[in-house]
Amino acid sequence: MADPVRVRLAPSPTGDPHVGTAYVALHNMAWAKKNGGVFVLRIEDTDRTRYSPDSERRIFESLRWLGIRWDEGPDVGGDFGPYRQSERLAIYKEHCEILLAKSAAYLCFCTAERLDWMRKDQMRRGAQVGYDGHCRMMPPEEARKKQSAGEPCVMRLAVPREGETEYHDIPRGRIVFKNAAVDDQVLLKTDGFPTYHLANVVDDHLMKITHIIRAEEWLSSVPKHIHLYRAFGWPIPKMCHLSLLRSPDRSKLSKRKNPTSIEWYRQQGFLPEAIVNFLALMGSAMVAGKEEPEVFSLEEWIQGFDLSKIGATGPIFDIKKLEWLNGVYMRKLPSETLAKRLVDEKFSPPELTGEKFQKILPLVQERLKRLSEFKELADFFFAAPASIEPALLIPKGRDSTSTRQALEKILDRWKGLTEWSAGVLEASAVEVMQQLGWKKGEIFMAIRVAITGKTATPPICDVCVALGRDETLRRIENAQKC
RNA sequence: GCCCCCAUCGUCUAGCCUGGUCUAGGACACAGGCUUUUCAAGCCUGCGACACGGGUUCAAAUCCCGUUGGGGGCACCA
Repeated sequence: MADPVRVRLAPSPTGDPHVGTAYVALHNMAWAKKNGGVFVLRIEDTDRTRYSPDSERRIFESLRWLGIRWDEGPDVGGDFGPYRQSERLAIYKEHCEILLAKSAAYLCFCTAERLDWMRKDQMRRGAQVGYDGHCRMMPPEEARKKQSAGEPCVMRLAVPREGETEYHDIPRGRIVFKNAAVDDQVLLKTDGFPTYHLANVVDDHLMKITHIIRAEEWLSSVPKHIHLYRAFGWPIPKMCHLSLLRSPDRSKLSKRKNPTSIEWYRQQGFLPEAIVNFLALMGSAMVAGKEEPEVFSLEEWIQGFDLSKIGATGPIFDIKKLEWLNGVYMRKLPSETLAKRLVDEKFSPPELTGEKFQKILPLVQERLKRLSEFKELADFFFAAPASIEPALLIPKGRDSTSTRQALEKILDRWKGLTEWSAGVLEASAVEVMQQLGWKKGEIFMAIRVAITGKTATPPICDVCVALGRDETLRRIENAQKC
C-alpha cells in the first residue's frame, strides 16, 4: 500500500490573490480528492520585506469563495503544523546545521556590493551569471570563527560542479540539467529566515508531501531542490509543473497587462463556478460523455481528473471565453439564486423588493454575461429615463409629429384596457400600427424608447407589465413632451 | 549571454504515449442566415490549424534530429 497522497499549495502572502494561485490550487485539490488524499495549505512568508498580513486573509477568502477547501492549513490546523513558515524557523536552523555538518552547504560572507559587482561583470563578459564560489573555498573552521565574531553571513548550497541532475516531471517526462549551470543558491538569509528553496524542501518532507504540483516557473530550480533532498537523504516527491497562464501576448499573466486578482473577477460579476470551470479548461480537461463537454461542475471535473491529462503548453487567459461560460452559468441559475447573488455581491439597487425582482429578473437573466451588468441592463425598471434621444424615438423616415401622434394613440388604447398583460398590450399596439400604416419594428421601437430610453431591452410589453400600468402610462406621456 | 520548457484553427483544446479509422473533431471568438417588436438566447452555415526542414517507415499531426518561433529561470523574491 503506497503512502496516502498529500499535496500542498504554498502561496506567499505578498499581494492580491492571483488567479494562477487558484489554478494551481484547483489541480492540487483535484488530485487529493481523486485519491482520497490530503490537501495542505502552507503559507510561505519567509520574505519579510514583501510580507503583507492582509494578503494572507484575502488569499484564503478568495480561494474559499471559489469553493476551494483544504484539509490542513494555518486556519484549520492539522498534525504537521505550524503551517506558516515564519513559525518554523527553529526547524530550518536545525536542518541548516545538518547540511553544514555534511558539507552540503557553506557559509558565505560576501557583501551585497561584491555580489552586485560580480554579476555585472559576468553580464558584461557574457558569462554565466551566478555565485562565483568565493566563500566555498573557505575552511569551515574559519567560517565558524567569523560567524561567531558576529560577521553577517548567509548559507549557500554547495552544488556539485560537474555531472548532471535529472528528474521526471509528470507532464514533461525526463528533464536533465547540467550541474555546472546550477547556482550555489542561498538557503539561509542574513536575517535568519530561510529562502524558499530550503523551506519548501524541508517542509514538503516533514509534511509528507507525495506530489508537488506547482507552477512552471519553479522548473529551473528543481535541481537545487534535488541536491537538497539528496543531501538530507530524503525521498524525492513526484513533481508536476503546471504551465503558466499567459497574457494575450503570450508572456506570463501579469497584472500590468491583465487583471490577475481573483477579487477583480469577483467585483466584475463573474461567478465562482464559471471561473473554476474556465480555469479547469486551461491546460486540458474536458468532461467526456456530456452533451456540453466544456461545461462542468468542480465535482464532475475532479471525477474525471488525472495528472496524466495535463498538458505542457501555456494557455492564454481568454476573458471572452470566461465571459461566455459566465453567461452559461447565469442562465442556468434558478432565478432565486441569481437574485440572492446579485444582492449578496451588491450588484443590485438596494430598493429591490422581492416582488419586483421576480418580475424583472427573468427578463434580464438571459441577457447577462456578468452580475455587474444587471445595473445597466435593468436600470429603467427603477427609474424613468432621464432624457430621451429624439433620434432614437422617431423611426427613420417618420417625423416628430407623427411619432407623437402614434404615442398618443397607444396611450389612449392602453388607458382603456381592462387587462394589463403582455399579450393584450401587444395586440392593441399592433392595431395602432395597422391604423397608422407603420411597421411592427417602428411602433414597438418607439414605445420601447419612450419607456426605457434605450433601443435594446427585453420584449417591451413584458417590460410594461413588470413596470405596471401607472408607471408605463406616465412614461409614455413624458416621452410625448420631448 | 547561459540553462530549461513548449509548439494542432485568432483563442482553449481532442487526436500524439500504443504511427494507418484525420479530406484533423469540439468549444470560444468572428462572419452570414434563420427566428424575431429591439437586444440577448437558441438553431444552421461559413471562415479557420498539424511552425519549418530533414530523417525512420509501405504509411507521420503522431517516432527521431535540426531550425525557427514563443515562454520561463538565472536575487539574501517567492
